[in-house]
Amino acid sequence: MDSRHLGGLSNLTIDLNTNPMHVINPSHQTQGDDEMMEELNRMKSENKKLNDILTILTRNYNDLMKTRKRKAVDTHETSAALPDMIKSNVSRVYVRIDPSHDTNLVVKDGYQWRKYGQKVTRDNPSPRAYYKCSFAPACPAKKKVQRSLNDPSLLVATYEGHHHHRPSQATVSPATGGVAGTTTAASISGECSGSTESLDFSDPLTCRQIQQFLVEKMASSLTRNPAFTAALAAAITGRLLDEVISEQNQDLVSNSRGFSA
DNA sequence: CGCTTTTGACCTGCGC
DNA sequence: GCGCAGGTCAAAAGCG
Repeated sequence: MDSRHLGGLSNLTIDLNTNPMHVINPSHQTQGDDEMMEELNRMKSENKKLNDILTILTRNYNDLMKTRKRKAVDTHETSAALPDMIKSNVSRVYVRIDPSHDTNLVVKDGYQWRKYGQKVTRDNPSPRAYYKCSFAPACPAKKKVQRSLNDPSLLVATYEGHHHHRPSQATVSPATGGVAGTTTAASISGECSGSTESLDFSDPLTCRQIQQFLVEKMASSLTRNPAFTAALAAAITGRLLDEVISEQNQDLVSNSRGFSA
């Protein structure tokens, strides 16, 4: 369970890992069908509210980013990359490596890559390697690999574009005999999660996990931004006011019916 | 021989 | 328009 408090709104917690649609309280499992349906409907309603809030979050975040002077530069590994990740087919994965053994910037993800450039960037002394997919001639997929500035044992792989072919080889898990000295996709994980999973962007489940990761990163970076906290407060306040006004209107309607009856 | 890697040069986009 | 920084190109070298 990963719950986050957003900025100064200490009483607002969005549970980023739990989808109300998918979780049934075990204590309710023996209830009758009617109660189960009622519970399900309540969860659907909560899920819709969360989606509305996230929609407002994304819109406000994009508005804020538009006001920044310079284009997203990787001065911070999470906040600057997010707008690109939202608006295009860009995703980022973090790969834990052993810095004493892994000196090359190689991330084995099941695809065949050809290195076409390497560059030392201003904000990170470790070189950034540029790869193109060499398995299919016209495949637009690219990736950039660079060591994390904060944690040298972490490789940051940025994927751009989609493969229009299947992986060239099966993903090998370390537990099932991964090659020593290479980094397999099985060790790829979200920055803070301890889970391990293979990387297959065509898999809807993986896409959902990536979306969840993006939401976590967005929330994490946004909570450090006072301007966005204010915007979020305004959005939520507006949302709550809408609900209050809606309820009041319904009360008024029912009351007026009571008077007219 | 064909493929990959290396690396300096060049191109491009953005802020000033 | 200029300078800066990131991204890409392409020739040379390495490797199996």
